[in-house]
Amino acid sequence: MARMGLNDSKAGMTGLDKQKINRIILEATKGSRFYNNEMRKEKQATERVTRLKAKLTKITQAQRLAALDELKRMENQLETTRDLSRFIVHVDMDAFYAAIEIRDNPSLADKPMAVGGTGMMLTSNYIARRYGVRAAMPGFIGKRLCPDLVFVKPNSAKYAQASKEVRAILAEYDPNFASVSLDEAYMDLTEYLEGRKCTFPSSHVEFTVPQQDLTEDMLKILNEVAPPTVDGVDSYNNCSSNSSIRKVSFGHTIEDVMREIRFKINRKTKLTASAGIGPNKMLAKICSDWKKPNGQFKVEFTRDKIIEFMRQLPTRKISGIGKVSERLLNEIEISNCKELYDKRDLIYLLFSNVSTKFFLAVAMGIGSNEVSSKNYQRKSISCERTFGEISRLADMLVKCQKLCDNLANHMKKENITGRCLTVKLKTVAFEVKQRSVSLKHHTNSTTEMFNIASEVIRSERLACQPERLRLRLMGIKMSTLKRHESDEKSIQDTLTRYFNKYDENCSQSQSTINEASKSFINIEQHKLDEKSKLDKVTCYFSKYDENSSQLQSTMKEASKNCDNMEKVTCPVCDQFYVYKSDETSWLALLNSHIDTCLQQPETMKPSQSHNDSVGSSKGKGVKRRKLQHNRMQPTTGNKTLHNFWQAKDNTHQ
DNA sequence: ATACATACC
DNA sequence: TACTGGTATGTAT
Repeated sequence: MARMGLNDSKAGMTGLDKQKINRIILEATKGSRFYNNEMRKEKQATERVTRLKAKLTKITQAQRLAALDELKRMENQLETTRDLSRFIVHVDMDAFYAAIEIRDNPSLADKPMAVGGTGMMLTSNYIARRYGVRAAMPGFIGKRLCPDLVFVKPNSAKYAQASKEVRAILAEYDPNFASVSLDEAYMDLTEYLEGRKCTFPSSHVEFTVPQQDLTEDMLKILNEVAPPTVDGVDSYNNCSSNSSIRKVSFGHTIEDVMREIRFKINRKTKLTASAGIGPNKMLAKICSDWKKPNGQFKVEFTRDKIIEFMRQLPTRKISGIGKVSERLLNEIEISNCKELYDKRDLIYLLFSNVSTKFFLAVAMGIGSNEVSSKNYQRKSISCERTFGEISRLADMLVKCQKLCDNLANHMKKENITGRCLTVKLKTVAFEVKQRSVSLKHHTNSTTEMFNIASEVIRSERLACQPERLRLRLMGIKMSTLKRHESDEKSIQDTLTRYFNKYDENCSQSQSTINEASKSFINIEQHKLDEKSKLDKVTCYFSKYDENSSQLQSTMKEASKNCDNMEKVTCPVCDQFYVYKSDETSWLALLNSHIDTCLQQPETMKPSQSHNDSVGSSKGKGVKRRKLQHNRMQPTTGNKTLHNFWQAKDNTHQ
């Protein structure tokens, strides 16, 4: 229940009718598949709480004392990492997408509006927020909360442009600033401030502001705390039309500099930013939320003041403590950071070491002040899509193909390959399944990824038989990444060229679907019993092995442009289709054939007991079989058809 | 190592 | 007409 409610943890949520909002949200969503899934997850979280409480009752006084003893060591260690010497800033654009749309269409300014659609809203303006309309809320609920809500379609190119303008300003102050997203960044202003103080006042800069630019937003920045140095011709309230220039300048304190940055952002983009200033990223982030929108806040840079600041802070305000952690903490009567510290012995006894250290550091106001992303290397890359329900294999393979295509393109652009492939499937009941496969080699080839991903999909479809696998989302992720320098030539280059050439064919293959079933030739009838048919993992498209000697030979073949025959196996009826290797419509043919095949009466499909679909402890018919790696041997006499699992299994045995 | 959950924007 | 997409990391087995 709690998870359906309004998320009011962020700023600007005071004084609205939370009860009414929650009632409307509940009414809008109750009984839906999404809602039911939320209830399932809620139950899961409750189980976790139950386990936690059970653990809690077993804790003895002696254990708590021992814990405090160990915690003292941890605390001392953490204290040595406290660093108050750096000026870390978190800059956060206010209602970024919404603000951009309002800027470009001022008629929206006085209306509740959201960027997004009935499916999902990306952000909303502050008027809409008064109704409880929030980012990451589906639009149709927003519409119920606020019938006058106006939707604006997202225009990401515009947001990227605005973001670029903001980043250019940030870079003037810290060339190593780190973006979190389009609308958020961390900066380390320590060096900049030193320079500015040394050269002040010679570095003193005067800005001229045209009178028409002195908007409320701008005035708020200029009037914050103490008015800035102003050599204006007239006062803010008293502008005449011919004295149209105002001169402003900023001092050399961190707060002055931040006002200057926000001033520049507003002058350049007409958007407002909020900022938080602290000795580390955690504190800076909390502070940027403090005076939102169009405001800034600095926590005092002393240990005592920081601890005092943290004590009153609700745990949910900390980046990293979300809905579930908040709830778990609430169960042991921790809702703010004072309690978090006071009950640290319980934390120690109930949570993992990693979590304990995190919570303790939070309570002490200690965090990382490392901003530069110079050494950043991504750990995974993925692509996922939601769509209308599909359950036919053919439809799934088409989605899979597109995802792999897309992902491969991204990977090639970044010049990376990956060794672990994960397929993500979300059923129409919003259940998420993830299946990952470690490859023997790194790859970024569409076809190679597609081969593996499609096997996983096939296997998952079989695993839930006799029920149909009904999907609303599919995703492909690659991890265990390797970066390739541009000078790393030879094999990799040849490889990539070959893959690229090959991928083109695959993309083309999606274009036409012809009457494929007829073309399907029953070369030989498989005499497999039902069980082995079930367990079989068919690799129906595999031009090359993952073992390089075969790859080399395949590449030679490809360069000769020979017209080898290739073989596709239908996963439903086990018939083969034989085609020429230069034929591009194999996938379309297969898809179409499978369609036909699946529409046949059940006679061909393996049967499976229905019993374990109910009462399994995990429930939801998850009754998945493990992928059976080595069952399907390559058909003798056809060296191009083989099992991709083999390479992997050999390494494990 | 894999699956699943949580969190962030 | 209707609950995202991308990435990182923690928890559990």
